[in-house]
Amino acid sequence: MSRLVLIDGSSYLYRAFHALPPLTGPDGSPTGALFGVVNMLRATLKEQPDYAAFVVDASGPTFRDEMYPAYKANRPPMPDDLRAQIEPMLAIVQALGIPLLRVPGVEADDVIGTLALQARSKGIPVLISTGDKDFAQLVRPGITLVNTMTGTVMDEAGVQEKFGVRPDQVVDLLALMGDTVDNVPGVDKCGPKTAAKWLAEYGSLEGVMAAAGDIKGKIGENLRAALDRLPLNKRLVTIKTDVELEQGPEDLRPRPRDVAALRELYRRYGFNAALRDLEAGNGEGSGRRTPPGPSALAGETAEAPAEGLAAPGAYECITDRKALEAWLERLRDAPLIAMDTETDSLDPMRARLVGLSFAVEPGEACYVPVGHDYPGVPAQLDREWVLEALRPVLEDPDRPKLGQHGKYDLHVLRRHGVQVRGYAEDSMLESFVWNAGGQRHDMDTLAQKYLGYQTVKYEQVAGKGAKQIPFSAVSLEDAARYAAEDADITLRLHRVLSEKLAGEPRLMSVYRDIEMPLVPVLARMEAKGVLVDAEELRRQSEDLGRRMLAAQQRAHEIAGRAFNLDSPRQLGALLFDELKLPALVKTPTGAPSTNEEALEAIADQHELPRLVLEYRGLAKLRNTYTDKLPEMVNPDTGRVHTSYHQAGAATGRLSSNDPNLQNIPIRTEDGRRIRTAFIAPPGRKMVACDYSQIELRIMAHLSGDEGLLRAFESGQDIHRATAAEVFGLPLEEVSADQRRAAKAINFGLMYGMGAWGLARQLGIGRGEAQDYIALYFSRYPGVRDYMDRVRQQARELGYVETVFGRRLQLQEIHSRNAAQRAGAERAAINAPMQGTAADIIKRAMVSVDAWLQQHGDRADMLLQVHDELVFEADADFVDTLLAEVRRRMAGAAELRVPLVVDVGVGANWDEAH
DNA sequence: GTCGATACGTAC
DNA sequence: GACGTACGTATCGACG
Repeated sequence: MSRLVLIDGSSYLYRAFHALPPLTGPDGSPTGALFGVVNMLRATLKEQPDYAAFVVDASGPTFRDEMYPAYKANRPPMPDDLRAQIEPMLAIVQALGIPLLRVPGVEADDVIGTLALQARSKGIPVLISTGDKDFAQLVRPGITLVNTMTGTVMDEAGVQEKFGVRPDQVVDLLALMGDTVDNVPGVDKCGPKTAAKWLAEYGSLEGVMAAAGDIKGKIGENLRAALDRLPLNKRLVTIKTDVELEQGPEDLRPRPRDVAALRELYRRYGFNAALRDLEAGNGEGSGRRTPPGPSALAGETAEAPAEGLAAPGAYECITDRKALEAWLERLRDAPLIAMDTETDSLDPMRARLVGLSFAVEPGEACYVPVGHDYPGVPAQLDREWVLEALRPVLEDPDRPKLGQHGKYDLHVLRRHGVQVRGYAEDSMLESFVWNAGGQRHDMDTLAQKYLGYQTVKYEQVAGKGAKQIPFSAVSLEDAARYAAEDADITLRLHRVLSEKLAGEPRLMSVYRDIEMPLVPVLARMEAKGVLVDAEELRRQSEDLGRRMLAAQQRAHEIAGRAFNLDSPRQLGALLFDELKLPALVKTPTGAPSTNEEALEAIADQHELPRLVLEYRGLAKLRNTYTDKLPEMVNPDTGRVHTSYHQAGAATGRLSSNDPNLQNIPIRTEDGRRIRTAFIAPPGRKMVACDYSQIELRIMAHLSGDEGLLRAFESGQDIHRATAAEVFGLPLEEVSADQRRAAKAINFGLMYGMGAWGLARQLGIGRGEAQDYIALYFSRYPGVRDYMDRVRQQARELGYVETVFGRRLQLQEIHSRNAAQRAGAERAAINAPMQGTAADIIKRAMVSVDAWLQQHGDRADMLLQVHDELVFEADADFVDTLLAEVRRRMAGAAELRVPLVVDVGVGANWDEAH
């Protein structure tokens, strides 16, 4: 049957450019993108389509620019290295005999759309080869999409599955979502999920617009704000299918290739594999080994296009000793080993090793299964034997290793008896340091962003939800495809990201001198865990439970009926509808809030609000802490092992989860009691060391404000000193209220708070709050100048940075939305202080750990809570520890103010404060 | 049963 | 809308 293949040349050129390492030809000219495209074309031709066209954008404006002058205004200019590859690409396309189309005034998309519909009307099946999701709107019987980079084929069912809408709804979906790359703003906060939901409900864009008044919440407001531009969006994203063309589908027969011209071109650009095939007289792409990935075209198993793009590479599944030894040889010779482990659990403290993968060159990776277990599983190498064989490499500090979130793999291997040394690079942390604004740093996201590559998802091999199977039950074939890709992609990501970091010495230093050395330190803290008195917590749970029940019964009594105290909605209905109490606070969606502030405000008018507050406080402690922590005790170690997320907070802070040990209560009596359950074992003590007012000290340092610096140098209570300065009083005459106000200002400023917030915080009028702030700035003019400088820098550079050079990108600093922009400005104010504090304590941790490592088992670092480090130490070692930790924490940075460290010792965490 | 959004509250 | 950074629990409605 005849068939038309339409190739979206621009899309592949861009993707290949970003996906492949910056290769160069024999003469040094850039060839990376060219290489990818050529391999893709050779694979396509091997399928011998009857009709084909390579479509690229012509230069000059199109009808879309006339419709919307800002169209694609965000696009950075084409990199020179890419521009240089266009002419060679077109020459190769010509030599291969593929018809080339460039039509001025429209985009390549429109040419493809028109040809696709023409062919379909003549009964010619059409395959559109592209990496651009917008083409999903053209899918219908007879028109299919294929992405040779990811090997995915998309028909109508595929569109429905991927986008959740029918192909004819895709333009509506795209109009709602907008397209940041093309500078077409959609509905704010409306992604594919929300857009698909609306379209499912209202059928079309017009239906959604008509129903805009009924859509609740902030997203509804965003929709209403965007109504005006949606029709234009739709016209912009709609691919034209009625362009006047000189050629019809039947004019697009491939010509015979020009062997002499190809030989010359391949030779010039150093495409040796292609040249070999050409000289061997093979059809394009033949003679290569079968890749493990899905096929590029038509669903049958295609051959790998040389070292190319369509398939991820040559992946080997190792099940015999000889093969492993051959790979060991490669690992020993490699300058850097990309590695990854596969296990049966996400919990690194429980996970059992199922397999390991390695890569040393992009596109070449192996998977060593050691724990697959399903009926009919082929023979695998013995786990112990494999680990013994790998041990010399993995434990050698002089053989650098690379991973993606390698802390996890370090844990797994340690628990299987291998102490990894020389863990030198981590692509997750490279990405985090390179761009800590907003996005996630998981491999799938990074592969998409930096390589333009869609990885095989875990769900694709192991399923999800109830149907998920452990990785040990995944077939060796699927596992090898997935796992080897992980190592391969990690290596490719590292090549891209390390290059970027190399051009920014300060960022490189954050990565090299702070983040990477911290990895094994965190791993040790997590592995050690903290001892928790589960019995004590159970007793507290019982006590809390009794008091909750009493509060609940009393609340139901007063209400005159039973209701769910845990349901804000039911509570709101009772308080504000039935009892007619005033609703003084609104939630972000506009509903009356029942939060603490709202209830406090009406607590003098009715008994119920106070009881609800009582109940809430008790329920929080029990549900979140006293009930849960005992469940988190690891049966093997008898301790609780949190995980620290090193790329979690955009400012550079760590975060803690499973369980979160960075938000254990301290402010209330009942809450603090939970800390008594964090204990030291017999013969040991808990030791807590925290930085005193570190962020305010950093504000003094960064602003250089004389008054603030003096206040810290005096060594006085900083809030009292601030109050004395602001109110023009001697220290001893500062009243409690004045100190409270000064404290609120000190903290509020660091968070970018305005008069409105301060007034609310202090329960005073807005005018009075504004006066306080003005007074503060008049006494500390350096602080105001600093804040102005930071906002300025954020606007000019799009990022702010810490003392050590860590950057936070602030995408929304130029948002058209005033609230978003204001939010970004507040983040800009806060990030240098919060981030510098994070840098400092991270440096301190590395330093303290290095010292602890020299002292065997006398003490262990257990926890980090942003400005505090918690240790467990032999009782007779406590004094030594205190002196050294103080010294190293205080010495972790040289600022214009001293860093002061407060310490405490006790039998439990509460006493250590 | 699972998932995502919303509300709330804990820490620094 | 109004104070920065996190994580966890409960409810509730949608979905299969």
